[in-house]
Amino acid sequence: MALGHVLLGLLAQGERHGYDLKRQYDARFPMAKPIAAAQVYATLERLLRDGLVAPGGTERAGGPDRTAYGMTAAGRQELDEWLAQVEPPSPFVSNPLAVKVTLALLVAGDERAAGYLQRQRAAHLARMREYTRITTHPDTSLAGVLAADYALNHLDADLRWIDTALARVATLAEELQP
Amino acid sequence: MALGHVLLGLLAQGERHGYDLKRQYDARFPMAKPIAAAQVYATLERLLRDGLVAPGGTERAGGPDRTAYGMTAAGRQELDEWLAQVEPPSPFVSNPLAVKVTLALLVAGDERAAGYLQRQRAAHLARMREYTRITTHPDTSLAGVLAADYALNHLDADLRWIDTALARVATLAEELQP
DNA sequence: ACAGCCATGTAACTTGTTACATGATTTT
DNA sequence: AAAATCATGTAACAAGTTACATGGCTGT
Repeated sequence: MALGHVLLGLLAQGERHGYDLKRQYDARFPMAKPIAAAQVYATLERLLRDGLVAPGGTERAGGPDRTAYGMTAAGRQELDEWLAQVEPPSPFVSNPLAVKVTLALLVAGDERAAGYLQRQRAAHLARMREYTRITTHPDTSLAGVLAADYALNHLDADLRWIDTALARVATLAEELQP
Repeated sequence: MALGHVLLGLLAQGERHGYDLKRQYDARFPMAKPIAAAQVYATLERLLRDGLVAPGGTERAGGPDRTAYGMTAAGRQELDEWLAQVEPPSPFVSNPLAVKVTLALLVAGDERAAGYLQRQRAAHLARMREYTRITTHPDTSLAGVLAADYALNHLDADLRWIDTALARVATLAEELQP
């Protein structure tokens, strides 16, 4: 329940209604994947079902009724535990690039896998140029700079993997077809 | 349909039944997240529903009946398209570390966010030591080395982000509470 | 008055995940 | 004979996503 914890975190500041939470989300996490409004309501309902939030006052300030929600004691505890908890970096490696390269090798052969890697390399470089432009742009917020920086570092990590994989496509192909 | 494409890729070599596909998966993607057998059958059923695979011969070699599945023409086409397609690295930045730090700042304050970052840093370093051990271990397969290498590069990228974030926790806190 | 947006919600659907049922084969 | 494990499958559930319905307010 990833979004659930995020909403709890935003509710820590006080009662909020659905749309307010969505706007807060958009403002706080600048380059994150935007969420659909519907998902906020769906998640709120699950939090309500699990007793982590409770309906507060209904307001009516222009437009439809807005039910505000507040954290319950259980919600507060859940949030505190989640915040304190360090995510042990998973021992499993999720590498979609490697999956595609492996399958390309199995299905087609060296050139196709290498071609895929080269095209992916170009796409990564293009995206990196975009992020670099953002970090250097003067009116990007600190959170925005941190987000772009994070993305840049990870794209660079991908790039390094792509290069070593390219250098060993032939060897990998042998290992896969014994 | 991530697993769907993977199964299609494995089926490119010929008809296979469910358990066979699971074993192939485990063998081909050494450090990837293991999949439950049930998911293979569930995914096969969806592929069948969508006309991407078709039941082939039923075998009975010790144990229950095994229905083998083969790719259809539509399945072949879907696989080819997927393999050719370069994933444009998403313009959205998924950074769970930043989400937690932001919420910790909102809810608690500097020290708690900094504490979280430091503990996460330690967890990352511990995991990196494990992966380093794997890469240097003599009988790790090339695919295994590539997987560990990928993970190491990304953990390192996280680490760099953690360090710059630690250096700016105070500034971030100001930006969040205007 | 009419168009368009604001805000809330419902319903259907997709992928993934867990728990469990079933029966056969192999091992002890 | 009992226990383990192989292989297949069903059912229920979780989280996310899309499409859409509703009704009020705002701007022209």
